[in-house]
Amino acid sequence: MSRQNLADTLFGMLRQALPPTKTIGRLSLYRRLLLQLQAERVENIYSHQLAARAGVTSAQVRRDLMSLGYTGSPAHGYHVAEMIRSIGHLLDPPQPMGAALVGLGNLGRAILTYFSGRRPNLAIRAAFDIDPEKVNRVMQGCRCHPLSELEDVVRREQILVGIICTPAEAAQEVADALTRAGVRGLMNFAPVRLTVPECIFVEDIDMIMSLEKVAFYARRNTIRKDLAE
Amino acid sequence: MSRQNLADTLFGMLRQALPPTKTIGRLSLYRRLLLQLQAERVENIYSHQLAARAGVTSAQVRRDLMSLGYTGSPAHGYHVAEMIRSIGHLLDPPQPMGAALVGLGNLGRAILTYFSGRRPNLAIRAAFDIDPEKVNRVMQGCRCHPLSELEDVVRREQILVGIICTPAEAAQEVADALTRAGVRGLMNFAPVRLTVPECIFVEDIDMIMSLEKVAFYARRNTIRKDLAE
DNA sequence: GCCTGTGAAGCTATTCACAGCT
DNA sequence: AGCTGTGAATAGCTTCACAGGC
Repeated sequence: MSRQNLADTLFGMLRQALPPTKTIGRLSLYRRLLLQLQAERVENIYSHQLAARAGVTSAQVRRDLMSLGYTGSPAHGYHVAEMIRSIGHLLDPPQPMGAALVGLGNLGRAILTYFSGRRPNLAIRAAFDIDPEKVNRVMQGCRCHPLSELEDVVRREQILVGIICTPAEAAQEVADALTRAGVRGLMNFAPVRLTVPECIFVEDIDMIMSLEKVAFYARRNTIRKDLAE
Repeated sequence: MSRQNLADTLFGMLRQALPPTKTIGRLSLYRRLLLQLQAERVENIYSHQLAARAGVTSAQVRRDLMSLGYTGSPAHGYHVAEMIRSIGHLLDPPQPMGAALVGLGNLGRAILTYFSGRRPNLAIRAAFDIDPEKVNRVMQGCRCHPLSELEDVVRREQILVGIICTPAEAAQEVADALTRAGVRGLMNFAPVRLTVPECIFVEDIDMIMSLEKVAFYARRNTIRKDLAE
């Protein structure tokens, strides 16, 4: 085996250790569905049942579960509680993890309300805005700091995730500051592509793009379907 | 050629006529970038320049452009204004198209502000909420109706796109009503999978899932990158 | 029978690489 | 030289289909 092939193989093995982003997304979805099922006192579930609720195929569900190491039984399918635990084991941060929200317009406030207290070990710990009106107010148990303190606070609180809800013009600058302060992942709601170092994970949520997509396909009233991207 | 092969081929041709959803999304992105460039008085651009701004490869840009029928020249690349026109030709509805927004919480209001007056021929024409406080108020030039009037108004205004910003519990019911009223595409912000007829295009924007993804990869501080899903 | 786990096949999407143009 | 347009190759993701188990 050549040196290059060896390198490729090793790299492949490393990558295989981390499931692809699509799988991670679906696991998060499965867990939500399982939690509902649990509330309905369902104890066991088959792949095709979960698949139907998630809007995917049963093979997809089984494939996704492979990356958890958790296995079900042909007789009873999967045990709901165990599967939830298993997904949590992969997805949830072992120790509490903080996120910072930048931009407290309508969208920022919506996000804050949406997430507050929902995820264990993952909380929005600090918010930032330039508007002096908003600074120092506390919303959903989260204090709003002036933008100028961003780097200090993020560093001090060891925050790893940044959520950018600013207007497009400010987004890149904010991303730079967050990156300097040590953030490793960004959720970007501003309709711009951010330029960040390779090692930072960026999830763009581009609502303008999504709306144009929906409008386009609504017009053509096509057969296509989309599954949570 | 067997009957089955023929059928497959014809179906393939039909599908080829409509670009895949990912391409549609990127075209929307390219256009935004081109509009910025136009504002900067740039007249021509090469695929690799546009690609850099969009965060994709130049081959990707060229491939995407194939579905427009618009072609550039090796000498000067693409003409910005013409390309914008060409993308608009594909994406923009020829006649004005209406959207309906359901749920005027923080998120709904953010969406309303975000989109108002941005896209030509695509406007949010009606909003709905159950809260009597909000009903009959006008925001961003858009009147808020009581939820009970949803089907009537959507039908009367011939609205084709629905934007669901309700809590999870209400989402399916709202989707059903919108579907009955003739909507062909849905943008769904509620963290549930909707069950709708095949012919309705659904774009799920699942922020909980996205946040969990970002948190996951931030923790592993991986090399992965994501491009606008 | 109907389930899971998974190799293999099939698809889709992206990138390579080069002919052709200026 | 450096670009576009595109067939061919590759990579990535999903589904098929079946062995093995209850």
